[in-house]
Amino acid sequence: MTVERRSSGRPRDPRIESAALEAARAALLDEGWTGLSMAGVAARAGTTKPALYRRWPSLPHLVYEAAFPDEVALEFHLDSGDLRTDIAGIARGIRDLLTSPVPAAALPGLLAEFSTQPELHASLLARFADGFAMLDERLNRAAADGEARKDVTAEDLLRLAIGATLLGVLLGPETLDDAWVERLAETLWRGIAA
Amino acid sequence: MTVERRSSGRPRDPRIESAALEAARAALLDEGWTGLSMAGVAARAGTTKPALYRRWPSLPHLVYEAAFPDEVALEFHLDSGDLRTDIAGIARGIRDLLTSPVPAAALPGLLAEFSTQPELHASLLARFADGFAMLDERLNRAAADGEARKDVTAEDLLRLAIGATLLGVLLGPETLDDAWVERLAETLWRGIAA
DNA sequence: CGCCATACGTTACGGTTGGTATCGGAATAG
DNA sequence: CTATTCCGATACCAACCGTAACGTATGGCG
Repeated sequence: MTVERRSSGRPRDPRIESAALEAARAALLDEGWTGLSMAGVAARAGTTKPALYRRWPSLPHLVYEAAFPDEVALEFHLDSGDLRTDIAGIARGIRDLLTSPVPAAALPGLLAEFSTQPELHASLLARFADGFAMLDERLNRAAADGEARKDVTAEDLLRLAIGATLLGVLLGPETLDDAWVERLAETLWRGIAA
Repeated sequence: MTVERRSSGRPRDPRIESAALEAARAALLDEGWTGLSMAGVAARAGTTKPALYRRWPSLPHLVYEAAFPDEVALEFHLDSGDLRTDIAGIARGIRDLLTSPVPAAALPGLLAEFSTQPELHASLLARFADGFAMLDERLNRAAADGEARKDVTAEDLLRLAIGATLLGVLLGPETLDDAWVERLAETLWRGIAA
């Protein structure tokens, strides 16, 4: 997401980047998406708009990187040996990721940007790529063991889990408690079982 | 959504309301959510901003009513006698509603507004209320007949179907073809079966 | 018929934002 | 020492939102 780095010249102050991301997270938490502005984030970070525009092409890009930094990946634990348990783990991981305060605050606005900024959209999808591949492999194993239908794809299953969770985040995250996760996992597991 | 109507004084020109809604739909289609503006819609409708602000409190309210007019309700056909068929009908109805061009263009932006405009959010939910009640009754019947688990709620099932469809709309409506609807229905049906 | 309330179009305003430009000065590579 | 790029500061433009005037039109009600 960061703009390409030139070789010569005065190097960028690395503290500005982290300060801006942290400022964006803080602003997101106590002003919400609508209260965000480039000038506001810059002031919070102790710098100025031009410095931010040198690093991110627009406010949504900055917010995206602040809310979904590279380190935040969706880590599945698909080694319990029990398909039902693994699916519950997936559902819980998605719920935990999407309902944590900063992503939950950023998501509604970011989703609106995705329709006009394909790069952001692609970037977030890539964040799920690892989990996607792991789940795909897990489903193949389950199909081979006769635990799951052969025509169930990781894409379809993930879309169900992510979509249901996303809708919950948009309409009221308080309903996404552990009992909901368990009900979701139960339905998904039964839904894909052979 | 329309502002309360006074009794005396010059009556509102009813043509402005319909012209504005139609203009909003047209603007939505060929400029997208980000290209919308109150002045643009007013110009397209052959009127002016103050006339629009007399009718809707903000642009999102106008767009919401344009994209999801009162007449557009989610009609389920839950009388096929076969639970599997009924669920497929639900999935198809949701897909058809959310992927039609105007709602698909309006949804990303509207979703972002929902987080700060609870009334819009509540209004859209009410649009699903009828279908929700019908499905609830249908699930009770299925549970009584031993076709469905007793602990499956209409809310959970609808959230899965709507969420998966919504995610598809946000990420690329072209994947939501009839085959996808069938796969979704199959998984949901198996997921809730007793 | 006349009054009053409200609508209408037109125009303009204040405030906010996004994003760019310009400037002198500072830091680094070669 | 020079070229290059960054820095903060400030200014700037265009667009937009929402509101406020105006003078005028149009209806209900007494």
